[in-house]
Amino acid sequence: MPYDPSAFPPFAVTVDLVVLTVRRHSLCALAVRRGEPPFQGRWALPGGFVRADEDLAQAAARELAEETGLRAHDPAVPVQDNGAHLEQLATYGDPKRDPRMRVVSVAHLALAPDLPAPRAGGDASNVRWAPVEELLQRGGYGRDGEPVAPLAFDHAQILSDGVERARSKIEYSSLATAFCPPEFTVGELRRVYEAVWGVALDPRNFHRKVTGTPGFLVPTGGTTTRQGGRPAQLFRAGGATLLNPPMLRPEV
Amino acid sequence: MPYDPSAFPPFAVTVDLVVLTVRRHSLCALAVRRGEPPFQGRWALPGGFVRADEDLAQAAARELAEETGLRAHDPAVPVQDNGAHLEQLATYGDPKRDPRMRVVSVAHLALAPDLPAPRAGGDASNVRWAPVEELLQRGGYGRDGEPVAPLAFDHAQILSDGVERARSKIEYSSLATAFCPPEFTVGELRRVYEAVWGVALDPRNFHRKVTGTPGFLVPTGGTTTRQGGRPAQLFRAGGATLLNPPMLRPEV
DNA sequence: GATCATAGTCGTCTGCTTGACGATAAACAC
DNA sequence: GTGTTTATCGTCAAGCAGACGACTATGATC
Repeated sequence: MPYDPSAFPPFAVTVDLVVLTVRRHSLCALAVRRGEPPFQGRWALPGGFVRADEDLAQAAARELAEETGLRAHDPAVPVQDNGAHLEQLATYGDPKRDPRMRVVSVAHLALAPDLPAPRAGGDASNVRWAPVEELLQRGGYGRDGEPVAPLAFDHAQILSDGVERARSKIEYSSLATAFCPPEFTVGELRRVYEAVWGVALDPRNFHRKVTGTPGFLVPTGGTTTRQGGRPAQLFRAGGATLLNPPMLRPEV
Repeated sequence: MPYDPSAFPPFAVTVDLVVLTVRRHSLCALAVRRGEPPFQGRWALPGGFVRADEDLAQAAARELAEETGLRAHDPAVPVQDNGAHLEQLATYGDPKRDPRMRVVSVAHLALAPDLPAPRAGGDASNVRWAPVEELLQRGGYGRDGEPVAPLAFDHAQILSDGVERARSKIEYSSLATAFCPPEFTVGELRRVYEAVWGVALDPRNFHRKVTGTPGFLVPTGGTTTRQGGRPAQLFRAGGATLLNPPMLRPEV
């Protein structure tokens, strides 16, 4: 049965990615510089068109691999290898969000451990990790006094939503381990929470909480001193994906 | 600057609605019977194409009004009149989810107080409130022994995701009041939680929790005996939208 | 009108979790 | 060795939740 394409308005569908990582104690997002209009020269979130035969999650995983070389996780598999966590975030479809045409963007959120450096489509100066608060202070000035143009399109909103999702989700899930290498210490995991939430946590209470939650962390037997100080036990993420009771985010 | 439409594959974009309410102590969803292929005669979620000049939230609100007569809430306004809560749920874009063509559906979740009866496009026999567990037991048998066909398309998945969202969101937000009339008693609110979660809650502990959370409920001064028994105080939803600490869902 | 059933509301007690913080341990730098 | 850093264990008080007793105010029933 043929279907009349004129019966519905045609849309372009894209995926945009909020790729977050923790670098040098601050929450950073992947940004790419746009090479063509609209918003030429402005920073934007990575993304691209969904292909005709492709699922949304596949399209997001493909874009993620193209931009970072990261494999996306099968959501059914616990987070423990170098693949990134990838989940759908929300969909943005304001008729005017792209001046060229009607574009609906299905934003995805990816969490990755600290990566050497983005190896974009080749040109390294057009891809970077930037602290999210820098990307979100639209039209302000960077730490070097250089004016910072707001992100292209509605990407500041998308980034903001992605950051908020990450902040709330590490409260009640083991998702913070997606920011860590396969083996990590309790202190490293605590610094992830501190960077994502932008607060300081008590090391002793944090240690009690994460080691006391069954299935959250499993010791690997090894230790490391890569953070300095007394050697710390190494852990892997355990099978538990839900944290009950949740980790409490301190009041501001 | 003109854009070459052949550079990207065209998609149809729809909104589908998971409209939930609580009727006779059970969680029910709005279902419509499909009048044309594909899946002709099968039950489905209400929905339709997004128009060319319409935002996604506008499209969802329009569909909701067409199916139920409910006005959607401005999300900035606290839930207290007869408007329904409406929020984006997730987007479904499997290439084969609609056999006719490539359709991406942006599902929305609506929560409404118990309504008289759906006044669909006119034909009442093709719209109904059905208990969600009945809609979700795909290919099983209804309570009357009549075989129940699974929902059309991937709507069982969408409904399941919507129900799960509602179940988790009433834990930490005041969203359960969206299922209640403007004025309601503590017992009525408790029965909402019990229906949505499918558990029994202790009336005394529930009463202590909701009346002890500042800003959650505000007494109107009136009382009612519409549930029988001793007269109960009437409340309206207070300004607080977040419940901290959350309402704890009992272990199974 | 007494009794019963129903639902609402207030308290009490116990155990668990948290936040604050003292104390000790094991590495490295000098 | 001394100081610094980070990790880890312990203690204590406050807060909150689950279990549950007790009392109240209606309508229904005899």
